[in-house]
Amino acid sequence: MPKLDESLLSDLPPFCLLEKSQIREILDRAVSRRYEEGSAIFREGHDADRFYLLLDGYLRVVRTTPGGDQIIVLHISPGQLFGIAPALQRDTYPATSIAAAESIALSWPTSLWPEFVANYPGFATESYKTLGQRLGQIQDTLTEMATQAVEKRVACALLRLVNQTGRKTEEGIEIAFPVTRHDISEMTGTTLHTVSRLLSSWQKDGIVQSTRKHIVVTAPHRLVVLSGIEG
DNA sequence: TCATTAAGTATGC
DNA sequence: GCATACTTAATGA
Repeated sequence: MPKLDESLLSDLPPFCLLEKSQIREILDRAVSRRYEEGSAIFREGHDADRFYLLLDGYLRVVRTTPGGDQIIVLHISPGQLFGIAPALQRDTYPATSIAAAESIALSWPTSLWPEFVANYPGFATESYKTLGQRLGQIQDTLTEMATQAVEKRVACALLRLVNQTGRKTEEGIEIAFPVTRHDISEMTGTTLHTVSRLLSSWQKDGIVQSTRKHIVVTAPHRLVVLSGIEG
């Protein structure tokens, strides 16, 4: 395996306060691995033997209901830690992580977590900050699911994807990884048919443009109106 | 308002 | 040509 470059970590929040030598230390103990689109990095309920940092690509974090269908809890973007069960005092992963596009991640044995927290300034606070942000986002979508109509939920979900992973193009902002209507239905607690109908009608209205697994939001401001958020 | 059923077209390996 | 993605209409809770 080629030696990893220090610049991979030096600008990321959990590591930005560290000395070069410390980053070297961290990288030398990391395992780097590539994941194909659709493959699982780890699965819900399995022993949390490693924690991870996403270098490139996108992940979806899913939980399976007793009935057997999946819920997409959130997405992970490059630069984010994930699988940090040790921070939650857990010895199993609370959810499954799937590569939404071809992805590359670093990982370390969970046994190193206490050492990272103790030795590397800023690592602990940044980790808990991202955990807090994720919890907040999950709570937002939860209350949204309970109170808002389907159209607003789908609009919000699209906006969230655009804000977290959007890339600007001539036509608008495109979601940076493959998303199906089925995926969106799993994010919003509806059916793929309803999502398909909504996207079709939004396309007719010039708000989005979509082809198979690919969505561009051409009029984000109108989607914001549809999402019904105040302000 | 929305899920379900069903029956179709389009797309890509 | 097959599986997967997507569309659309009809029906009914």
